[in-house]
Amino acid sequence: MLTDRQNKMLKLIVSEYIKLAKPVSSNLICEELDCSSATVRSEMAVLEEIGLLEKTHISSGRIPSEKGYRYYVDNLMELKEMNAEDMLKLQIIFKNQQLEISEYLNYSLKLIAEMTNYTSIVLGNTSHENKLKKIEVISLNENEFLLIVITDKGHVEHKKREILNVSLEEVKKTVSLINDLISGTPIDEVSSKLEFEIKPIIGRYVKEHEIIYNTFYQVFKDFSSKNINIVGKNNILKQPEFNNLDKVKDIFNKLDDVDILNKIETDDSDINVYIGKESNIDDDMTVIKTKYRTSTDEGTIAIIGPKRMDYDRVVGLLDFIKNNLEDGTGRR
Amino acid sequence: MLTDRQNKMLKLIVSEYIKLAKPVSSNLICEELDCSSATVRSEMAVLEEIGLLEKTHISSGRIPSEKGYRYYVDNLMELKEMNAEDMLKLQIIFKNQQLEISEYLNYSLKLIAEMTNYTSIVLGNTSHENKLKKIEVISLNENEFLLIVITDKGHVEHKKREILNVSLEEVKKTVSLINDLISGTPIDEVSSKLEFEIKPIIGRYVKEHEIIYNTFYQVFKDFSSKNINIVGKNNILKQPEFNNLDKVKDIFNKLDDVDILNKIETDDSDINVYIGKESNIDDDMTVIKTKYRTSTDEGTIAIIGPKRMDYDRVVGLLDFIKNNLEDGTGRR
DNA sequence: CCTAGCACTTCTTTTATATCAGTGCTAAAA
DNA sequence: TTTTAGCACTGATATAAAAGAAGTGCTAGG
Repeated sequence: MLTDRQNKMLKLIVSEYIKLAKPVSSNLICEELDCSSATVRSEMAVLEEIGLLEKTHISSGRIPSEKGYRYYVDNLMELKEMNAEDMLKLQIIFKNQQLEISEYLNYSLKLIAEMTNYTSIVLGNTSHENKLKKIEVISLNENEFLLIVITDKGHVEHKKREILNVSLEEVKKTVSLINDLISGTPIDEVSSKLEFEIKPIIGRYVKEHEIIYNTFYQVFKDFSSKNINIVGKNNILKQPEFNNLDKVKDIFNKLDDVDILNKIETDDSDINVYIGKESNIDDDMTVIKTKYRTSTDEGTIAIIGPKRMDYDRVVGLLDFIKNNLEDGTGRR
Repeated sequence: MLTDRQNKMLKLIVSEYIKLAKPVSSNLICEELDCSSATVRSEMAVLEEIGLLEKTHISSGRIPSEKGYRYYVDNLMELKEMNAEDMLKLQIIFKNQQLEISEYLNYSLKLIAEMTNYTSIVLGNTSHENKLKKIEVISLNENEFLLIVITDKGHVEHKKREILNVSLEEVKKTVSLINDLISGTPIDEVSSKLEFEIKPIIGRYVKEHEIIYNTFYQVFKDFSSKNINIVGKNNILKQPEFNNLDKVKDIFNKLDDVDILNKIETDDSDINVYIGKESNIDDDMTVIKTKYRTSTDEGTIAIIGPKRMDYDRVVGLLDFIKNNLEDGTGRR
């Protein structure tokens, strides 16, 4: 248990370090704490002993340790009112009543990336969580068809396919067979159901069944397994802790790695803060994320920035978006 | 007019520099040229005089100047047979008969980025080049509709919209009005035609015309004006000439700037090489690009890399893709 | 016209030196 | 017991000097 002064001090050090990105010296904060720098130093030594502060070298000022950030986030951070400017800008997006959820998400997270200079990520549904609701087909011209796949969670994807020597009638027949027989199947199992349940049947009913089967097989095989959208990657280059090319290289590669990003997905619908090592991306980065859930859709949104991140602000922003999405305030 | 030996020498210097990324010394190439390093040095001095070579400092080896690269590309480069491995990998993509053009493009340019460690770009159509062919509407549930916009060049886009208190019938009526009256209109003019030609009419025929009009207006207002796809941006970090954070920052920002990328678009259907300053991106970068044109689609594909780029190989790769797309070899 | 040889230049790396910011500790003051 | 002033000490940073490496230009002779 920390004393009042220790709490106040840790809070000061975290916020100063967030602001200036330089180790915080005893001199810098002794005024605020109303005591001499020597007193601050001995108190700092105590906090370092506990493991909440660190030094970059023996005679440097202090920076928060991972545990220190954790303590700050869990105990010291106060969720102040979102700043008016941030609020205003975001509201412009949510005031628009005509967008679909993915658009609200993408616009607002893009805006956040710009405002904060961090990086934001929207993770859509995984294909095994989406079930086939129905397929539609639209004829574009003699040989080209537009196949539209709609899932139960409202995810829609379209693919144009060329099918030679096959009439629209036959394609439509196949489509309605699929809709009747395998709607409700998780997307990533559709391919195999096509093979074992549909193929034998259309073999009897449809003339050019081989061609049609192949086309549909392909469409579902390629169904984008995950909808990942990253905005503001370049902002990483703005942070002083990443002025090192090797580090940047590593982080950029991780942000391109779908598998690593998928791990970001969270079960929890609270706003979660993963600091440093916990982030699984880089020891100097923090990931703040939350799950949103609407009647038709769910997914994860995340903000990635340096460990030295403006925690209060980001948590506030994510919270705002999550709430606006979920109760549709301003949308209806 | 250069002598044979000068040509041979310039070619050697360019290819050595491309390989090693270090200024080429007289010693390194005197064996190949079958003369002493002193002879090479005096010949180098001549080529420098002409402006084809440069030094990085007074006692350094030589590197090609921009003019030197230009001369190399225009006169010395020989389009050797594409290497077997590259060819094989690309053919796997084009052998697949089921894809649509954008998929062939994206897959093959992604592959090229991986193989070469450069960055590739696909520029789709601009909205003023696309004309509205037709709209389709699919009902998802009571209040949600899927609006599908199809252009004459085969570009397709879908948007989900929520429209309250309006029946599918009314939406369909509006859709068929739009299809009858303004198909053929360039996409970026549709919004205004909607306002002046459609709005007055549906005002009479359709009950909730205000809501429907707003929805369609929004859909076309947001119609993605340009389809830009960049792959392999991180490869820039691998090139030794870009081991400088400020430079990387600048380049990454430019690659995010839609306006600058749009300038990459070319009129010419040949393969064009833009070296250094000509690239408009960075003095140390080269852009190699070409336009492809099929019966239904056209656009520009480009590879971006260091000035010290493997010109022969990239030109070969782009040529292969362009040809495969255009005559549909392997696709039918 | 070509080439061996050598002085010369610049870059790179290493070593040394000075300055600065900020700590830890001690002993005295509160 | 807690706080504070004072000071020696440490590591980071910047600048300078010195040594070594790479490669050129030039000259004189083949």
